[in-house]
Amino acid sequence: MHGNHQHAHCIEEAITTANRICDERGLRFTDLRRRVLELIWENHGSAKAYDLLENLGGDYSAKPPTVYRTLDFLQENGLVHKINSLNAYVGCSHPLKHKDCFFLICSACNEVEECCGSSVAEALRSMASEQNFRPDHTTLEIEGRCVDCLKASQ
Amino acid sequence: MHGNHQHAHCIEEAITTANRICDERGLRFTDLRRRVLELIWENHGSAKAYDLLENLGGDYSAKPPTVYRTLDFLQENGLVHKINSLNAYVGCSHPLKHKDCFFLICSACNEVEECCGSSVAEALRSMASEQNFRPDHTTLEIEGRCVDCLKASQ
DNA sequence: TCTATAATGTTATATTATTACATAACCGCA
DNA sequence: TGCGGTTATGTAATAATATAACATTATAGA
Repeated sequence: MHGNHQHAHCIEEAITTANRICDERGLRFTDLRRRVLELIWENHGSAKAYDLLENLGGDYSAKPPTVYRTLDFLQENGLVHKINSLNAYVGCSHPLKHKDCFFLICSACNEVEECCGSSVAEALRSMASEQNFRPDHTTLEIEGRCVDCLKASQ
Repeated sequence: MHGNHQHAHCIEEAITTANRICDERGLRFTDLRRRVLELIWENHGSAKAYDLLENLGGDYSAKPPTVYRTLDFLQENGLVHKINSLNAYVGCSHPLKHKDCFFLICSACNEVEECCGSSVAEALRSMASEQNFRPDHTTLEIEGRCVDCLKASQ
């Protein structure tokens, strides 16, 4: 994720996908929602609610409920995730296909990578079933160093 | 965990263990620290910082820093864990042996069970190594229904 | 155009947590 | 025993995160 990539493309893709999903569901992808999603996607890190608030500026007389409602909408529709351990929000890198996802959070560059499926989900499922626990929602956030930052620090 | 168990024993054991750990480390298990740990262990749910604050009462003129500092101490020494998805704190059910633990949180009875080791930890390790990610700390919190609440709702 | 609904604005406040500095308790040692 | 450094706690102020309740505006469909 580090280094040069045409990040404008990431943003554009996220917006296009969001647009499509809202269309399919008969939901309105309003200016405000688009703007907040763009801000969240400004980089591959996580965004804090009050920073989004500040950066809305302009036409948007942004008060907290404005941004929290928008975040709720985006979360409900799988377009962003909340990172509980950071009280921050990241764009979902593959809406609609994000069951059992988890997050690798680099404490050096602050980038957050969303991961899905894999053997981790399977291990969680079988653990829960052994315990006779019926999971509704899983928070799995792993903080550490990403490969690029590990390389860079050598 | 539900139903009848001599919970006083849980509290007592937690306090005794904490005492021993502090002794071994040359740390002071002060009245305040003991009192906060007791309050956290008052049940098998999680405790909110400001509730602890209220319940300290008495001799302790409790202001927020008092309780947050105490929680920090208890966390640093593995005696309590923070549940990020709840902004709440639980007693550690096996201090010193709590690497790679995770939490099953019942949304019906609010009890939190701490689980350790197992294949989940292994799956996480191998996933991280595949991604060349070096984990420092993992937040794994699973919210759902525990076996007793599932039974009870049938 | 009218109307119902959804979205956003606005004010106030709740909840969670930290900073910074003052005081007190404790521990080792002269 | 008392001195002095360190650790722990007290206190005031405020920062950071989030929600409740109600007013207004925009939108889509009849």
